[in-house]
Amino acid sequence: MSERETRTAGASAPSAEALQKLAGRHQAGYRSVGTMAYDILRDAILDGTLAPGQKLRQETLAETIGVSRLPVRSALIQLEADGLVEFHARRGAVVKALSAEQAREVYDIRVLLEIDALRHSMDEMTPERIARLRELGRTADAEEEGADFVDARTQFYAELYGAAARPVHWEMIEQLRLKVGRYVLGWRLVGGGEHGHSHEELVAAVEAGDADAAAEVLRSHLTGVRDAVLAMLSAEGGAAAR
Amino acid sequence: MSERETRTAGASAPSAEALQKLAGRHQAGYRSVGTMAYDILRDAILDGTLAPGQKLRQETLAETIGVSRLPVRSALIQLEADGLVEFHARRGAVVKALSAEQAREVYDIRVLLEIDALRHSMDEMTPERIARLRELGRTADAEEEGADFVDARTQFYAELYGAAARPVHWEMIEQLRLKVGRYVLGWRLVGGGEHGHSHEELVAAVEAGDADAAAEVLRSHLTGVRDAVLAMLSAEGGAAAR
DNA sequence: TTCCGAAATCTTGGATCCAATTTGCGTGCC
DNA sequence: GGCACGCAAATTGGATCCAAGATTTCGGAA
Repeated sequence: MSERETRTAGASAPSAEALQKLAGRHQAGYRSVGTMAYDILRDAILDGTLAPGQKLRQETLAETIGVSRLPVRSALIQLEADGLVEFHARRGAVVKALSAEQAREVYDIRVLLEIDALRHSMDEMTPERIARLRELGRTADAEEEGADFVDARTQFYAELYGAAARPVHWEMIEQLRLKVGRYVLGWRLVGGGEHGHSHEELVAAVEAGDADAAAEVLRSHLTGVRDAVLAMLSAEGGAAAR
Repeated sequence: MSERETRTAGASAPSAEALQKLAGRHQAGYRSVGTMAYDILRDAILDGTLAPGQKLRQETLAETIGVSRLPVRSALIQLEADGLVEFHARRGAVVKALSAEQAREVYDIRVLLEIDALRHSMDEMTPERIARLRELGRTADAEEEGADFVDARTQFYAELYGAAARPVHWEMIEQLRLKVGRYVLGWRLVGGGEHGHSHEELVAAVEAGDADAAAEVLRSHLTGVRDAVLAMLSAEGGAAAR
């Protein structure tokens, strides 16, 4: 039952098992099946289960995660808006790849936006928020696996940038982080994590009220990650950048 | 046929005629009905046909623009991703309003992003692009009505910022412009257009190669529009900002 | 043997149909 | 007379069904 399927299922079969495992983690009580499908597919793209260039057949995805094609279509539309998948007219959807140039753009803009967000946020900093930041940074460093790793760090930066006070600004930052999330994950698996201490370093600068120092820590962290991502994308060659 | 309908159709009837007119302009050959519905509804929100706070009943919209409910749902999902509408679980969708604080955020970020885009673009400026900019600026100034007015200006800025060379950067800028597009339109209708000359002023600075001057023109233009939008939002009070 | 064309199959996109949930109204009780 | 509970109607969300288009394969001809 598995020797002939290789040809039939083409590029979509290899991820079936892993995708089902992801679907299992999301089986909890969702209000709508569409949002569940969105979360499953988004996580699948972020952790590499659905690789860039992968062709996304609606029916295959639908029966893999156990729903109809309709919520899958809803999810794909949302993912297209996020820039994670790409629709080719009547020819279906594929997981969008980020070129090296686009990744560089993302990090250039992130430096701009995140430093600005940090400065705004530091104007409204409180001891309570500092304490909360330390706590979130610790749990973020503790998390190791795919999607949870991203979630924990997201919470840290949401607090750091004052997401609640500047929702639009934070929304933009999140979109950019989403675009490069999978490459950071891939890089982390390959290159190891010597960046773990930047959380504490950042919090220390914020606590000291030194905006320039905090901005510099942030900038060097982002450019460091950027260079690592770019190196990985160059190493993989045109395959992922197609 | 119009005296009793006011109560029956509630908040959605007043826009029916105008919406149908918009639908007529988009009746051209679309590949998918979903994208057509998206364009129609997006334009309707941008030009105020669908006002902020407006409740969007899927069936009403569907029969007004002459399609089924399914492509309307697709369009609404996309519009939610754009931040133009808001889904309330099982209770339907409404046109999202922008608070004054959020509008301020949008313009703050736009200053950051657009000045940076302009500087990058000026590094790759050519006489051909200058000429094209002049042409686009002229046609943009000529356009007066709703959606076309936005389109023409979008083309101008796409060329100014080198959208082709920096697609991610441009995508971010477009998202932000989309969020405030309707308020600019509203402000323009109210306040008149003393901002028309900024196109030529901008092109002149770009042609001279003076990045700082061009950035300053852009910044003052954006902050000027921002203040006008904020004034309008404050004047309307909590109605639009709810 | 290779290239072009046509037909068949597969896949996306749309419409109608059905179920589930929410909201509004009416009635009954306190 | 007011509030609460329950029922009914309407609207959203999901599934199955149908049509349109694209791709691939097979066959024929050069």
